[in-house]
Amino acid sequence: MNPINPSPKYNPAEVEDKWYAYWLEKGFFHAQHNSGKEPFCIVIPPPNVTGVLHMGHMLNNTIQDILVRKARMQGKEACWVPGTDHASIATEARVVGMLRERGIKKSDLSRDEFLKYAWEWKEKYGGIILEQLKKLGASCDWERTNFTMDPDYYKAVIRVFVDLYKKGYIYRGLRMINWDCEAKTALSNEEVLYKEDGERSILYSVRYRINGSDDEWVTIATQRPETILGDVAIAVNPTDERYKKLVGKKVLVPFIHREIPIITDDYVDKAFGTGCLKVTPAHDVNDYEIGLRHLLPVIDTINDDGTLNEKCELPKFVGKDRFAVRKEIVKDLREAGHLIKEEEFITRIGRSERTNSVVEPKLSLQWFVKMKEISNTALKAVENDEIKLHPAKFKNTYRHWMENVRDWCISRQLWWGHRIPAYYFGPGENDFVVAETPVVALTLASQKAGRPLVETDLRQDADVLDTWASSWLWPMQVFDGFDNENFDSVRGKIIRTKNKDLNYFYPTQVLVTAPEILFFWVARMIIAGYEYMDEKPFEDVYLTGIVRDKLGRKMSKSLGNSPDPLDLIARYGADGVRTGMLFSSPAGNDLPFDEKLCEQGRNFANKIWNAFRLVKGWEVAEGTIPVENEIAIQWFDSRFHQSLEELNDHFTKFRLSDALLTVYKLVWDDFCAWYLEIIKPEYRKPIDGETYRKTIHHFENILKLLHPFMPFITEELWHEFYERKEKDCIVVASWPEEKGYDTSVLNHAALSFNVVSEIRNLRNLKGLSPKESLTLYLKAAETILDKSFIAVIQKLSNIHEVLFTKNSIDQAATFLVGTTEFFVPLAGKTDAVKERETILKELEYLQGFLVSVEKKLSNEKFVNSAPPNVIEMERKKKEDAEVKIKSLEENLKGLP
RNA sequence: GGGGUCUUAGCUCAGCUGGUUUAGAGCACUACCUUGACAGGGUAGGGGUCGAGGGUUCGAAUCCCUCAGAUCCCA
Repeated sequence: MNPINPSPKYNPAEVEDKWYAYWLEKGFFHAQHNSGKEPFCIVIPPPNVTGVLHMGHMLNNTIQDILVRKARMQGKEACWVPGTDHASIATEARVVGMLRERGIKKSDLSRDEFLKYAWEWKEKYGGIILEQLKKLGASCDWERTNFTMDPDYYKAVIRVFVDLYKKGYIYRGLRMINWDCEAKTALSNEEVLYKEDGERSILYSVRYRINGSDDEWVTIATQRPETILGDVAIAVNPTDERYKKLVGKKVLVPFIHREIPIITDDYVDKAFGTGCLKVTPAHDVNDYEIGLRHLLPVIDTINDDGTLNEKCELPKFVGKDRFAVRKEIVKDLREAGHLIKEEEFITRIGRSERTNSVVEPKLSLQWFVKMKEISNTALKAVENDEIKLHPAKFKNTYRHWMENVRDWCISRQLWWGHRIPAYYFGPGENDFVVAETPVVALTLASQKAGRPLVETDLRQDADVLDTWASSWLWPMQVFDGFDNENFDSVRGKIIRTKNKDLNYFYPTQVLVTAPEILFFWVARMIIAGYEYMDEKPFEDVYLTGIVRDKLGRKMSKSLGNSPDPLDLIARYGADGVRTGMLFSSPAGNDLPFDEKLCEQGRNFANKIWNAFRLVKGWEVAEGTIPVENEIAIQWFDSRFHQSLEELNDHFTKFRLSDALLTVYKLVWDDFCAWYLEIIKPEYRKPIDGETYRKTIHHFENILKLLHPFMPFITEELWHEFYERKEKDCIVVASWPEEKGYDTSVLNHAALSFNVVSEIRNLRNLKGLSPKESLTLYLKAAETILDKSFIAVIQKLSNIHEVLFTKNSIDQAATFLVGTTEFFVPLAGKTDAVKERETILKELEYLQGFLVSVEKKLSNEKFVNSAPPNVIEMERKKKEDAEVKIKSLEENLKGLP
């Protein structure tokens, strides 16, 4: 062996950082609008600015990197735009937590003071995640890094709010929201958590006296007796015979004797509780809707902090917490004879993700985006495949959501985020203006108020915008789409031709993201894209699965079941982890993560490494090329192009696991197990120059196909074969062109390899050493295989002589490949009993098979109605089976 | 409660508009081999009545219905 041959184990740690730095230094990841090439752009789903890399990011970003690297090699101007999201709720919660640890309460700080802390926090931890992505090999254009609260981005978000307001899409309205009484903030639905098995609660049956009667009662069931002071009606199902005669009568709310009607509503479930529902519009979503239907008043008895207010009409409860009041009022109800029954039951209780306090449904003035009209085009775009979802099954989900889209509540009671540009100048409901700057607001407000106002007369809305109300602009604003020069504020459109980057890169090609944010983010980006660019933001959406642990749980920090990605990279190499994740992640399916996959990835890298060591270790001597090498080179060329075609096809269909598997098999099976074994010179013998050069050429081609998946090892090996020029790197090498392949060579090779397998199998069965040379007979015409393939068979299965025969050979082991019979004479080594067993077993299978085929063919209906090619195929099957059976039977006769 | 998706070998999945063998792959498993690129290797093998039950059809893993289970989204 050549003395320069390095370690039999590939060491990723030694090469990864080196190459990443080199790629950056040469600027390979930077893309420009004037390259003259076809653009290929992906915008990253921006991770939370203060987040750290988890397994979901690993999968998601590996996929993006694979797509970007392949496009770059295909000669496209590949641009992967990175960045981070300010993630208002998550980040604010972390800052609040950090301050709490330092003994500082948010409520003691002014808005500006709090934001100062928040920015400090962001500066300290922001962007860690982007550094981690570099370890993975992510080939992002770092010069284009964006943050959703960068000054320009901030402006864009505000500009869009103002624009949508002007267009009439934004309005202010009452809405039942999820309220966190502890954090005193509204929560989005996804921030409300429910315990999996529900929680224990008590269902109280409370009776209300019918007005005007002495002892006539209606009994309702409730879990929240403290809200009865806000009751405005009792509802029953209209089909409920039990209560028909009571409808229209009035009852009295206990203690406060408010007179409320008994009404009917379909919502009421006859079977639940008593079948009578108390209606409290201020404190329950469904009750609120019933209230709307029946024009009932709303009596809000609970304050922002969860205490009761004076509207409950009972001074003893005012200022007391809702749960304390529940206890007291239950006691009072019991004593007053109103409480009929208490029973435990399991129910779903919503709790705040942040504070774990029970979520209070609360009516509140919020800002909304009207969604129906603005989302029409976005619905159609996916319907008619203008934007393709992968896998397509998500089209149904998307359609259903878009057809039933609800208005989007975009205000959040937080400080970290884009502050809503609404300015109030008076006490009236409409005493406000919406403007991009306080200066403009002042002018507008003065006009609206009809009197000159000064700056101090204006009060800006305290709330910030939902995070998605900034990230939905991502594909446009990462290219500064909303800058002054590009944005036509009269029409409310981006003038794309004024912005070269945007004009060139938009629409982007692929978006890679998780299905759970299909609506929150993907759909809204589509909506915004059509609204401002009159064009989709991306061509294809690849939806990844959720990375789960072995127990099927989502990997999360709180569960502590997620391995540390950087630790995995340290142990298996970035290439190993990348391929490991991809081995088992078909689009749209969850990925049950197992470290064994990374191990498999690492083993693959090692296999490639050792193939390199083998080739690199050969001494080269010019001389004639052996026939088997010649055919092997030819065969591998065909096999390579066949795989390339398959690989490209998988890529266009976004079947990346399959794509990886195609390359994996090409490398492991075809290149290492067959090709290298055929051309491998005898121990310590040199290889001929022609074979050596062609082999390196094949190797280089293989490395190219591997590069998107395994960027580091391929770059390392790329430079091991030759001294290369400064910018001759595989990261920018050209992706191989498809060309035809010789199917006849492929077929002959397949036949030869089958024969080799059969002989190896034979050796296994007979306990013959691979070193023992054998003779092979073919009962076939000599034209069946040409000499070079016979040489291949001889070399790979240690056959010293191949002979053609017209008759069966006695005292020989036999096998079939296709319909051709092969014999290996084994005088004295055959075991007639075993032989018979083997043949009988195969005969049994073939006869069973034949019966099933014959059954089909003898079915008149089948012969009459099946298409001719199908019938022809069945006939062929039958013939083949018969030929095989015949020859097996003959062999059986030949046995002693 | 409404809607979606899924159920194929021990595990993870292919199987596209029904018909190329009596269902494939990777991993795992079993046996054997191995001083000569790689034991993180090689060769071979075992393993599934395609969730259950109906139906359509000459023919169903594939289309339709019912049921069961898993999972996600919306309320």
